[in-house]
Amino acid sequence: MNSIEEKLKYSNYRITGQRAAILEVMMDNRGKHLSAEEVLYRAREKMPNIGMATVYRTLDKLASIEVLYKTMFGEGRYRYELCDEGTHQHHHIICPGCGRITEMEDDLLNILEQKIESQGYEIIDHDLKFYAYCPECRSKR
Amino acid sequence: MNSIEEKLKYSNYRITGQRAAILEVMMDNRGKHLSAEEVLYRAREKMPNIGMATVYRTLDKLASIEVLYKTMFGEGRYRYELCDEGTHQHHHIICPGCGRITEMEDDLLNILEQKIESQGYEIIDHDLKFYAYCPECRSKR
DNA sequence: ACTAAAATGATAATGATTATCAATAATATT
DNA sequence: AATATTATTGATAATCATTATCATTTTAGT
Ligand SMILES: [Mn+2]
Ligand SMILES: [Mn+2]
Ligand SMILES: [Zn+2]
Ligand SMILES: [Zn+2]
Repeated sequence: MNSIEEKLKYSNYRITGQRAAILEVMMDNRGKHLSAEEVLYRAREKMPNIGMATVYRTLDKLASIEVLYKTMFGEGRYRYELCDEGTHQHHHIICPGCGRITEMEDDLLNILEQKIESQGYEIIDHDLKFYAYCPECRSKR
Repeated sequence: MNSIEEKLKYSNYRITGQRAAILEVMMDNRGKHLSAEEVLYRAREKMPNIGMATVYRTLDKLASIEVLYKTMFGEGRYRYELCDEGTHQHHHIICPGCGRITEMEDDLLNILEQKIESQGYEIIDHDLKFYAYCPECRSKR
C-alpha cells in the first residue's frame, strides 16, 4: 500500500470531481505546504463552485489515509502537503524570521522508533520540527 | 541564564501576584501538560479573580523567555509545561487511542542540529513528537 | 429507472485565542 | 509622601480557523 492510487483504492471512498480537483491541487504543489484556504482558492480554478467544507473534509480524509501530511507550523492553522512515498516523512526547519520552511531528509529517527517500539508502542507517525533562523535572516541581525 | 529565577530576572518584567500564581501552578504541575483553561482553573484557587486574558498573556510571556514550553498535541489548543533546565527539551509520545502523553529523553537530535547549524542556521528550538498506540491501547484491539 | 448511501455546499455554530479599553497597581520622579 | 509615568489587569467583544447541520444533489448497486 504505497502509491497514492493504491491508498485511494483501498480506502474505498469515491473519487468525485471535487476530490480529484483537490488532489490535483496537492500534486501540482508538491513540496509546498498549503493551508485549507489556499487549497480552496486553487481548487476553485478547476471547479468554481466547490465549497470550503468540502475542502476541509477532503483534506482530512486524504490525511487519514496518508496521502497527505497535515501539520501546523506554529501559526494557528493546519497546512497540508503530499506525503513522501515509501520513505519516512521528512522533517521541517521553520525560520522564525521570515517563516520560510525548509525540508530535511534523515533516518536517525529510526533508532528512536526502534527504542519506542521495543517498549510496546506501535508507531503511527512522527513529527519533527526545528525552529531556526535561516542564513539570510541571521545576516540581517 | 538557566534557572527560572535568572530567566525572570533578565526578562525584567514585573512579578505580580497573578504571574506568581500562574508560575506556581506550573511548578506544582511539573511533568504535566496544561491547557490555558486548566491553568486558569488552578490559578483561581490561589487568586479567585484572575482573568483568562491574564493567563494567556502570562503563559505566552513565560514561554517567550523559555520558562515554559508551549506546544500542541494535535487537539487544536496549546498546552504548556515547565521547560527542562539545562538539558535539551524532551520529546513526546502521544497515543491516538487514549491521548496519554509519555516523555522521552534523548540526545540523537544533537547530531541533526549540528548538521543544520553547519548549513548556516541558528537553532532556537525543536519539537519532536511520535504518535504511537500505547501498550494498553494496543492490547484492546 | 429505483433505491439506498454518500457527498456536497450554504450557512450557522463552536471554541480557542487576541484585541480593546477603562480601571488599577507598580515604579520612578519630584 | 505626593505625583506623574508606565505597566498590568480583567471584562468584554472581536477574530478566525475549523466543525456541525441539513436540505439538496450525486453516485453506485440493483
Ligand atoms: Mn514538507
Ligand atoms: Mn513534556
Ligand atoms: Zn528566515
Ligand atoms: Zn493509549
